[in-house]
Amino acid sequence: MALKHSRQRDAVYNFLKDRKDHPTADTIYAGVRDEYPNISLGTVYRNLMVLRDTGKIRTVDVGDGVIHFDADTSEHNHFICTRCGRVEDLEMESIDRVKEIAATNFAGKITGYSAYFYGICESCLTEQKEETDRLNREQTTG
Amino acid sequence: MALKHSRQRDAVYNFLKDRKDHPTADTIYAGVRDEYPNISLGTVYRNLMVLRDTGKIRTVDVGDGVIHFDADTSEHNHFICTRCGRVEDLEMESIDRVKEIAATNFAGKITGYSAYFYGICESCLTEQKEETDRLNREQTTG
DNA sequence: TTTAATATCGATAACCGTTACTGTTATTAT
DNA sequence: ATAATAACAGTAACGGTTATCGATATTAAA
Repeated sequence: MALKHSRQRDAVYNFLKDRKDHPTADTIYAGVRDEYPNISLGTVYRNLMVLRDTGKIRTVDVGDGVIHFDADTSEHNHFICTRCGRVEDLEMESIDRVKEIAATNFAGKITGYSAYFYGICESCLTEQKEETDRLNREQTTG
Repeated sequence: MALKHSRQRDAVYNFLKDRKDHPTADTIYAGVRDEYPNISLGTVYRNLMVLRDTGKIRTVDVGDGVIHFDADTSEHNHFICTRCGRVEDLEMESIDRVKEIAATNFAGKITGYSAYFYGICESCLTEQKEETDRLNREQTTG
């Protein structure tokens, strides 16, 4: 089953490769339809899996029940905002140190890991602050 | 919607509370049916979610497409064997250190994290070794 | 440059874990 | 005891993902 070239697969990859958010299959499907209006959702899924299996992209499971996709296959972690659901890259120094720490006192062999950090993203923090300020103003003036 | 006591909910929790593997709803359903043959899968799911929402148990998403459940709500990480799918607890010293490292250079607010370590578990390592030894024997004697 | 082989396509049905609905039963408070 | 209602068993619906199928496009060979 040697791979053949396909324009649709290129389109899926090209859509993903410049993105820093981590879209789901649905978003990718909608995006690629701009260029290929007749592409089917199944084709998008199939090619995403092929791209993953060939190491071109990676899947990111953030625990919200849907698969996210990421063209950045380098070793990095993710941050998930519990307020807006946004998934951001999280650059982290001494990423190898974590593996070392985990390997201590473990009898098996650790080949990789993925960490998901949860919290409130910068823009949601700003929104929250603005909301608080507004309520404070209303309370003092009203 | 004040909670009422239910024997089925107790049974679900009791099944889970002494386990160190991290069973899925299916396994829990099968297990509880020993005691309550007429319990329905929906009841199991409903009570698992109630138990989670009340902080009695936690859900563990290891990326295999199904939800795992864990009665150990303390802060700890998990190891997933990529060979047999087993999910084990992974005790890890300086677990807070990881959060500190991640918080560096991040503008948002990190409230928690979960890390999943992948590799080959101890028993699979043993099996692999036995398999290798067997093949070596066959090669030298055949 | 035809021809043959087959990977990929679009369309859609099937799959499967999970959730929601419904009439009935069990638990709790009065 | 009785009333109020949370939880139940059973089952249908839901939604993301995967598999199937005949048609089409890509690649290699003639």
